[in-house]
Amino acid sequence: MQRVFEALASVPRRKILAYLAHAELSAGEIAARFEMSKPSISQHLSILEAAGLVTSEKRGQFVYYRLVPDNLTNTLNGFVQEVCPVARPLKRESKARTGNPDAS
Amino acid sequence: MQRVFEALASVPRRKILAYLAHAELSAGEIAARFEMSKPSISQHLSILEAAGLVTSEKRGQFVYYRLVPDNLTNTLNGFVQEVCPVARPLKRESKARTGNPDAS
DNA sequence: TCGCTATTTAGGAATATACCTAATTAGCGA
DNA sequence: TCGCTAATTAGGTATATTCCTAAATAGCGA
Repeated sequence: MQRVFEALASVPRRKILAYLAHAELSAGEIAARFEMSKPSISQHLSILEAAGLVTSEKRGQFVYYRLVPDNLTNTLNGFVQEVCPVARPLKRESKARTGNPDAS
Repeated sequence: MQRVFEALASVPRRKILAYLAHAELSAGEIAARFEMSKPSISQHLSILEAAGLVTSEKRGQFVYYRLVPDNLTNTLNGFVQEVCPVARPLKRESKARTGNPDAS
């Protein structure tokens, strides 16, 4: 959990996650989207991987990275549940008389 | 958004948010729950406040802090929607796998 | 007013983070 | 094998973060 929040506390790392949300990409393809050296991107990728937010797979000369969405959503959801339990918003919600069933 | 994620990337600050989830507390009451100097807690509180995650109100000698749950949930939700759009988790809904645990 | 409590501000030291360049490792294909 | 590309590791520097103690600010009540 600590690793996840530390990983997210960086603009380039969140940007990498956003790129990987749309497609699997090689380290080089990721680096090409930033004005930053490849070693720096490699370091960011290793931080994201240590946090369990992405996984990598080597195929030939290339290392492909992709998202692990479960860890991200589970971690953030677990945290939000602790700090802003569902019970509270739900109570407020019942004030509105529109019977809207889907509030997630 | 950057400030929110930076604020969350700290164990003591997340702990403060968890305390404030249950009750409004004065700066001193918060500090009493940590083995850390009051100035350090004060600094953490100012970081949380700058991120819009808590607000403070001075009443007499005391400064009371409370949560601003909307900013927290809106920021995290906005981020999760960008990286893990709802459409994707719903598709693999039947999988139901467990993520890895980590200390907070 | 004075003394006391609550809190923040100021200043400083230790540690961590984020970059960079240079060097290394690994795979591909002639 | 050699030469080339992809990626990471190693080493170093600048900056940011996190903690501390000491000092300042502000309110309360005698």
